[in-house]
Amino acid sequence: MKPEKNLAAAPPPASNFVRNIIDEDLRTGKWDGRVETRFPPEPNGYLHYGHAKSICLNFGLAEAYGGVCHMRFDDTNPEKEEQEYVDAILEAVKWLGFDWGEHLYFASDYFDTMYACALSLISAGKAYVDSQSADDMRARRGTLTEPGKDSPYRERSVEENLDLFSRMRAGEFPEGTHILRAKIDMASANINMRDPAIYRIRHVAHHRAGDKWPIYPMYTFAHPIEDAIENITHSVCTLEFEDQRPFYDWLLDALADAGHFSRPLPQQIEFARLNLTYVVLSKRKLIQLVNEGHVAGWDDPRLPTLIGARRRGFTAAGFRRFAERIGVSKADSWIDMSVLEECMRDDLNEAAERRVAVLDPLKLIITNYAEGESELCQAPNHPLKPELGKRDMPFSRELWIEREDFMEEPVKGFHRLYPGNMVRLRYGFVVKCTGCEKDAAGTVTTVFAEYMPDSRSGTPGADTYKVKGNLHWVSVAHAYEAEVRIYDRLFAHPHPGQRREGDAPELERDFLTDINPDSRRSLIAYLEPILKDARPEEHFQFERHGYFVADRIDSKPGSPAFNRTVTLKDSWAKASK
RNA sequence: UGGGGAGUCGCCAAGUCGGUUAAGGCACCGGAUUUUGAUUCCGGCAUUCGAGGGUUCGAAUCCUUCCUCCCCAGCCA
Repeated sequence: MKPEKNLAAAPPPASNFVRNIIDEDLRTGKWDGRVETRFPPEPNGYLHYGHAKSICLNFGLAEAYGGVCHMRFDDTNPEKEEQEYVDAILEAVKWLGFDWGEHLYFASDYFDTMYACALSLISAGKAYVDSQSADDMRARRGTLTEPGKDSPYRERSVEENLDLFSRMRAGEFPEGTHILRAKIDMASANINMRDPAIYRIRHVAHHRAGDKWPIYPMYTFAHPIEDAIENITHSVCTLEFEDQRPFYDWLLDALADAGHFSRPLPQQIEFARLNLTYVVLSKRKLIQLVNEGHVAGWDDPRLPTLIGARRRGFTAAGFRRFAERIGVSKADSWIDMSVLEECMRDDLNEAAERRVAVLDPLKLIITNYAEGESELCQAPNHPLKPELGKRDMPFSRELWIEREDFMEEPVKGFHRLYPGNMVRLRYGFVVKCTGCEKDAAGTVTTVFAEYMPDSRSGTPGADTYKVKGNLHWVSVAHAYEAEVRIYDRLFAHPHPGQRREGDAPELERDFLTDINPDSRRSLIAYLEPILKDARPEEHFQFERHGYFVADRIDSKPGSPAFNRTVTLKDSWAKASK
């Protein structure tokens, strides 16, 4: 076994506090060995990198413990939700490689049960109909440091509450006139326990339930019930819901007392959401980027949406690797974008076949090679996987090479092409540079070289020439000319919009001012002929450049366009800076 | 200033019912291999766990005081 054939092995799953909780539950037999999680997005937008972390966590946990993960839409707010998003979300989760099997659920399918739960809460004296205005409610809620005051409607009788609530349900009241509230403690130090609203009047049709309901449950009320209905064992959510947990437990406890659910009850566990440098993940900002045209749409390869990532050429395996690499904890942390990029390289290094592309062309003429002649050179499709075979690349007198691979006056350490130097044209011949030609402005227009006919790659004695430089090339006469989009980070600053040291006190930075003006470049490049046959979404490594993908939207049969997913690491660029 | 969380190497993150040298990954720095200045391989990389006190034979782990950061006052989720 040759060491250079080693492929990067996926590390074993890291220990984390959620797994510890599950392990403990398994040990005590709390759930009889059952592990059931769920991924519960609201269908009101596109999934982004942050969701990928949550998806990998929830589905990954189920996978690891032989359990199941439910795909559930938290569609309790009819004003913001649409079928279009449901479809896009399902597609994205599937793309990430997860399977919910039969377990596709919608909170809206539980509206009847939720209504029944509300009724029994009222009957138990644990909920009441409040008829204050929203403003009055707010005024009586108190503040972070002062307790709230009871609503004047708080002591309504069970009968009156039942009557009012059923009339709310019947659609008798306009929006905002009444609301159902849990009856807990207006003086609680936890504001979420100050009689939270649980059902509001909304005369709006629901994307799935139609106009069946004039009242809709609040997330706070609905979510624990959804978990209980589905027998979720571990309800994993983000940190901002931590203060909500006492209510989660209060509600389910009350409902278990009323006979709706049996114990043990689902447990809410909170983890820190993903923060990534050089992007924004807030829904509001993403919408702004799309609506104001700073990007081309929700699937713009620069946007941190999953649909954008896919178009960029990021892979599902890369995201899963990323989720594993960053771990799970309760500490707010910032992951550097380079970690995600590195995960994509790790995956693509193994997954992508190699091809050759000249992105910034400079003509190289092999002066001792016959005009009009050409021959085929063989290049391996994957250095780590010889079983993937080789392909032919035509070699001829006139070639395109990369402009940065030639220097008339080389800097120290440069071992590419310069007058007098010998390099190998990868998979082809060794050539010796004999000079160059420049235009009036002093720009190099053509480089000249002589080739060593006995140095052809793969032939006996070819490696008697010892060279340090190894350049890629494409035959001018045979090149496939295509559009290649060079994508870079959307923002030029690790924390878009964040104040920097030295900022004037009154300065407020707009995250848009940190947009990288050079995040997208489109060029016409010279690619090796076989690239003409690339299928949409096929990934390649363009040798010495990086990973690229045939665009899934703009590629036409026989004329694919390519997107740069991520560059290769380049220690020369780093050293020569 | 109320409540809820969090602070372990440049970035993540194990470890937290006290017990020899504080996991691992990424980054970084060396060196080897290499027809990608890529990959791969080998080696290095926290006397120290936000700070100060204390308990103890022994503390990142217990007690205590303090500091910093995040979240909460939607009829959003």
